[in-house]
Order: sequence, then structure tokens, then C-alpha cells
Amino acid sequence: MDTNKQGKKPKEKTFTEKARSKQIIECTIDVITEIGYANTSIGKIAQKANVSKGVITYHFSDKEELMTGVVVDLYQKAAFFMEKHMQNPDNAIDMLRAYIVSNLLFIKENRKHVAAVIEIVTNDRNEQGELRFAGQEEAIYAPLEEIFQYGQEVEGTFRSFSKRFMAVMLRSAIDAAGDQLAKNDQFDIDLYAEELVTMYDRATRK
Amino acid sequence: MDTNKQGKKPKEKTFTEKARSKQIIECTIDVITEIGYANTSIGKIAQKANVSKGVITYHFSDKEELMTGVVVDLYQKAAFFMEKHMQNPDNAIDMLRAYIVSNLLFIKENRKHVAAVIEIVTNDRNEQGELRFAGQEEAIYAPLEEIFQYGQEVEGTFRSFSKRFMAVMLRSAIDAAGDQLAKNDQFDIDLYAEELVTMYDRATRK
Amino acid sequence: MDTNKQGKKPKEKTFTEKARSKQIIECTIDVITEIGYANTSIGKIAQKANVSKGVITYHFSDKEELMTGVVVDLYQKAAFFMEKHMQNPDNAIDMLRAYIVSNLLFIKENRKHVAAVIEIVTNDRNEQGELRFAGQEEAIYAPLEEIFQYGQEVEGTFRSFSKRFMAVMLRSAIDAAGDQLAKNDQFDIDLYAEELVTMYDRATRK
Amino acid sequence: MDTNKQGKKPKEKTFTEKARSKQIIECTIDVITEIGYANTSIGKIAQKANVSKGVITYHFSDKEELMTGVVVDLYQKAAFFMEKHMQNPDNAIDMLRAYIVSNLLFIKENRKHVAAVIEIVTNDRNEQGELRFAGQEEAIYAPLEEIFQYGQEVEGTFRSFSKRFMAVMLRSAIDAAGDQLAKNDQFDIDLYAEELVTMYDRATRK
DNA sequence: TATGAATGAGTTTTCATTCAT
DNA sequence: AATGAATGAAAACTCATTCAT
Repeated sequence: MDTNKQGKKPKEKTFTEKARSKQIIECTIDVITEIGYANTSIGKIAQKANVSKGVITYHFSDKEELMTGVVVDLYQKAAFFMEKHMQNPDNAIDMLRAYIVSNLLFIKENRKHVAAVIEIVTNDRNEQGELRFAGQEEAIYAPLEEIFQYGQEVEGTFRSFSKRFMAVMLRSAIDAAGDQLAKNDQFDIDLYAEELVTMYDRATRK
Repeated sequence: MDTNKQGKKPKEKTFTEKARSKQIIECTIDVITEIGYANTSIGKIAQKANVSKGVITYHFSDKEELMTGVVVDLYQKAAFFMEKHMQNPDNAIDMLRAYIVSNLLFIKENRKHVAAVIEIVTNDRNEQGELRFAGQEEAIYAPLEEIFQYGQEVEGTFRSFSKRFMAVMLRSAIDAAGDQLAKNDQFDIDLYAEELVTMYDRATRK
Repeated sequence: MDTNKQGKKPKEKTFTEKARSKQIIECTIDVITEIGYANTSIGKIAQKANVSKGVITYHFSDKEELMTGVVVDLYQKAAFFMEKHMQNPDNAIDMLRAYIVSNLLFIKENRKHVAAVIEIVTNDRNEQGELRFAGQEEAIYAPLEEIFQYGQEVEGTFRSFSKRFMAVMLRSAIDAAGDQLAKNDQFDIDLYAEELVTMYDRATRK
Repeated sequence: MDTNKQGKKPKEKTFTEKARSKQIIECTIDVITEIGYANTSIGKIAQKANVSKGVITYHFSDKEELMTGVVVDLYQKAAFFMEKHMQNPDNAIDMLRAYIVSNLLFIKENRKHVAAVIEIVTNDRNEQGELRFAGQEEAIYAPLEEIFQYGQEVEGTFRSFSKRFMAVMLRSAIDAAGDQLAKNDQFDIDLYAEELVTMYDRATRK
């Protein structure tokens, strides 16, 4: 049997159930982006979805499970996106460009969902007060560090710098685009991508 | 006088009151950094401070006022810090370095307070669901944009790039240091500062 | 749907919900008449009804809405009563008698509810401190003034006097019966009605 | 030693104390008439008086004592008023007129204080929920009943009617003037007095 | 599969009162 | 005589969760 955590077995969902779940997730995203994680309640989500509160706890046994649902849903979108935009550049410089461009494109296409997930990931905590989605750093920074490693040690096209720090900086610049987009719909993320590519090219190249 | 809720002018605080206020603000910072903004309640702060809930509302008529207190307190620390570390480099490259280094030093010295303020600023909303501390962007990006402007148009030592985008990227990299520090006390922010300086030197120089 | 607080349109109530609402209203009346409006709290009402506080806010989103419920309920009883006791005397003197007698009968039959509504109407205020049910004067005095007008100007059976003042006096005498009844269950309201009829006959007749 | 109730000895007040007390009572009257008894708190009174809450509890050991103060103060004003307007008509008809006219004049001259006292008297309750100023009925109705008695049984100028009922009606009509005045400053209480005199003349005369 | 109903814990806030100075 | 400080109880309201239907 597949359980995920603490004995909480995810219900095997039927087709209709999946549709409902998707709808609830959409409404959750709307509510979170509109009023923020701290003000989001199951009642307000139910209201937005025009269903009773019970429906939500029927489909997601927990508030926790619902929030996880929103996050996982974005992961799945990301996986799908990656598959579609798959390309394997043969050099570190192009890898880095591809990484930046595809990340910003994904954010652009999923801005609301991304914003909601950021709210959840930075706010949702367990009873001990620990961030429920903490400890994903390695998974986030690893791909970047690999590119840097390749450029520095295999190809020799990158200068010497701290791979982790560079990854932190780049990641923060990418995430900043999401913030800017959330605040200002006119933010020109394509132009931002171009500048970011140029900048990191200069910053990393030997 | 007993209250200050008429037109919201901040009450003239006595000496003892200031001490208590400070203490409450300290505890608020502790609680927020420990369990996050969304889980922070006046009750928990009172508990941490070992006083009754009433004490808090006696000194801060509102939760809103308390949160504002935490934010304003950091602003004051920042102003004081700036005065102390004041230096006026005569060229853009050194200005940029000074900006980065002093900012990271301030974050290093006030890591908890900074973390708490970020929690507040990104979460505290009014009844309409709008972020209460939104719309400070201009004030944040202006000093950086001025440095870039000087380097590009007066000195000619900086290449051509979008001043706003560059400011957004740099600011996000600086703030990322706070996040990293919050998660991991071992994070070597001095080294990070060095890398950041090098990187932005390369990224901006003609 | 889960709430009704958007624009304050009263929610469509189901059968069971109506029953609960009625029960809560009954208890509210009891509590108000027992300890007065100023001491009445949702907690005490819940206690009297032997339900949890939450039940009350589930059925009435607001204390305001609950109080309005109590008032509206009496209006409805009054409308029903009027329909049942409908009679259209063809002369002013009999109209006046009918008005007095039926009003006192209604008060007699609904003494507690009437007492509670008086408490609410004279005490329930909005955030600005204004009586929430103020400004109904015209609706209250109009029917009486019409009778006086008819007797004075159409029939000529009434002497000349200020219609408004006479209406104020008579209305106050009628409401006084409710007060007396609230204080003293032995108060003989039927006899009071007779005296009132006699008195106003003498006071108004040419 | 003179105690008033439940062992609560009224402090012997010095001259300055009396002045402060008066001032606090004035402010209490203002607050009550502005926002109603149920919303009146010591804090709000202190605010209005521009003193700290402590001052109030220093001069009045209790909220109860403060409210009593407001009521007693009006009684004293009334006693003083009566002394000044003393007249002893020798017949029931003139006594009744004098009663009505002087009562309405007193209300006119002390409208705010009267309104506040009505709020207190109809709302202030003890811990058992009983009106603290209840049971004054006899004192209120007695003088009127005496006049009626005199007119009916000594002089024979009044017809036969229930003395108590007539007193209730008249008293309610007089108090109604206070209500009207509270709601509408333009209310012509002198004219009202005239009508009331005429009316009760007709209603009572043989 | 959905919902209405109910619960009880927890939130912010207000308040009368007490007390040291 | 006055005040600032503190307290703790009680208020209204919100909410995640449970459950019978």
C-alpha cells in the first residue's frame, strides 16, 4: 500500500473526484493570492467555490492535505513543463541560459499558482511551528550546482566561485520575478530574463 | 491620557513604557521567528513575555500597532546603523561595494529582527486583504538605481543595463542572505558578501 | 452556501435551520428580559439554549443579525395578528378604540417578546453609537395621525389638537402598559385598556 | 456612621474633590447620551474628561457608584428646582396643571441629564440581573395619585377613574417628552405641555 | 458524493478593577 | 490627588474539524 506520511493514506481518487479536487485547488490558489495565506480559511475557499465547507474536508481530509495538494499540483505542472521544453545543451553556458529562460517562462505561465505556492511554502507550519515544506533546499540548488560544476571542472569555461552561493543568488533573482509579477502585472518578465541571462553570463564566465 | 486611538497618532511614551514596549517587541520578534507570522498571536507573545495579554494591548492598542512597532523599530536601527557606517565613496564601483557590504553586515547583526520584519511585511494585511506594508518598492530600489545611474551616465564605468532590473536582482540576492541565515546559523554571510561584490562588479562593469 | 455576509442579504433558511433560529430567538428573548440588553451576551444565550456558542454564530452571522432577528420576528407576529383581528370601523371614534384595544391585546399576548424588542430598540447601537433602529417614528405615528385627521377634518367628530402630540401621548401610554406588565405580572391590562379608551374618547371628542 | 448600602461608605468629599466629581459626572452624562449606556465605559469617560482612568476610580470606587452619582445628582437638581418653583394651588385642577408644567420645564432645562438618567435607570443592573433602580414606582406615582384622590374624593371635581392607571398614563406622556427631545432638538416642549394640560383636564374633570 | 449542523478551541479586543508611586 | 501599569475575565467572532443524513 502506498502511504505518504504519518499513516495518512491518500484516497484513491475517481475521475469526478479528481475534477472536484482540481476545482478546489484552483479556488484555493485564488483565495491565497487574493488575501494571503494567513487569512485563507476553508470557509473562504468553500465560498469562492460555491460549495459547502464539508465538500472540502470530504476531498481533502485536512487543511494540511489541501495545501500539499496545491504544492504538488505545481510540481506536476513543472514536471510536465520540463518534459515539453526538454533540451540538452552540450555546454555549461547554454545550460545556464536554458535553465534561466525556462524557469522564468514557467513562472510567467503559472504566475498565480507560483505565487500561491510561495505563500504556502513560506508560511505553512506544523504544530511544532516548523515550516512544513522546509528542507527542500538541496533539491532546489542541486541542478544549478551541477551546471556550475560542469562549467568549472569539466569544461573549464566558468571561473572559480562558490557554487552554492551562486546558486542561492540566481535562485533568488528568479523567484524575485514571481514577486514582481504578483505585485505588478505589467512587469516585463521576458526582458528581465534577457538581463538575467546576460548578467549571469558575465558573472560566471572565465 | 489613556488611549491613542483617535486618528491614530502615536502616543507620547514615557520612559518605563518605552522599556516595556521594547521588551514586547523583542518577544514578538522571537515568537514570529519561531513559529511564523500566521501562527503568532498576542496570547503567545504575552506567554513568552510572561505577562498577561492585557499588558500587550495596554502598550499597543492593536495587533496592527504592535506589528508596525516591530517594523519601525528595525527602520530606526537601520537609520542608526547607516549613520554609524556612513562613508561616501567617490566612485560607483565602491559605492556599490559599500552598499552590499553594509547591507549584509546589518542583516548579520540583526538577523532575527530582519527575519521577523520580512514575515510581517510579506504577511500582514488589512481588512481588504491588501498587504499593509506594500508600496515601499520605490524607496527600496531608489538608492541602488541612483548608484547605477551615476556609474552609467556620469562616470561611464558601468555598462548599459536596466537599472530597475539590476536593482531587483541585487536586492533579492541580499534578502536571500537573510533567509539563508534564518534557516542555517552556520551560513557564512561574510564570504557570501565577498562573492556578491565580485559578482556584481563583473555584472555591472563596462 | 456557508455564509450570508455579502451585502447582508438574509440567507435562504432551510426548515431545520428555521426551527433552530426560532429556538435561539426564543432564548434571546428570555435572556434579554431576564438580565437586560446590556448584560446579554451570545455566551449567555448559548447557555440558556444548551448549545455551544458556535451554534449561534452559525445561524446568525452576527450579534447584530440576531438582534434584528428578534425584532423582525415580532414585526411578523404583529402583521399576522393584525390580519387576524382586522376590522374596519367606519368612524374615527371606533377606529381609535380598535387601535387601542388591539394594540394592548397584542402586547398582552406577546409581553416578553415586546419587552425584549423594546430593550433592543432602545439600546442596540452601531459602531458610530447611533441607535440601530432609530428613525421609525413616522411609521409608528402615521396610523394614529391618520385616524385623528379623519376625525378632525372629514367627520368633524374630533376637536382640534396637535395630531403628532396626541399620537406621542397615546403611543407612550400604550407602551407603558408593556413596561408595567414586564415589572408586574398581575397588572390588569384589560382594565387599563378600558380606562385608556375612555380617556382618549374624552380627550379627543369635540 | 452613615453608610448607604452594603457597607459602602461614601467618602466624605473635600471641596476640590466635589469639583472633580461634578466634572466626571458631566462627562459621564455626555458619553451616555452620545453612545448609550451599554457602550459607556470608564475608559471612554476618562477620555472625554481628559484624565486617566485611575482618576475615576479614585473619585468613585465603583462603576456602580458613578452611575448612582449621576442619578443622585439629578434628584438633587430636582429637589432644588421644586423648591424654587414651589407653589401650592388650592384646587386639584390647578395642582395637576402645575405638576405637568413644572415637570416638563424641568425636563426641558435638564434634557441631557434626564436622558442619561433614563438610560441608567432602565439599564443598570446588579449581578443578579435586577434593575438597580427598580422599585421606585410608588415614589413616582404617589404624588399624582394624591392629586387625583384629592380631586375625586375631597373636592369632587374629578370624575371616577383608576388613580394608578391615570398616573401611569400621565407619567408616560411626560417621560415621552424627554425621549422626543433627545431625538429631536426642535421638539416644542412648551406646546406639548399645553396640549398635555388640556388633555388631562378633559380626561379627569367630571 | 455532498451538505447542513454543531462543536470547542483559539483569536483579538474591551474593560473594571487594583495597586505602587 | 493623580497616574501609569498591570491584570484577568469576558466579550464577539473565526475556524478546522466531525458527523449524521
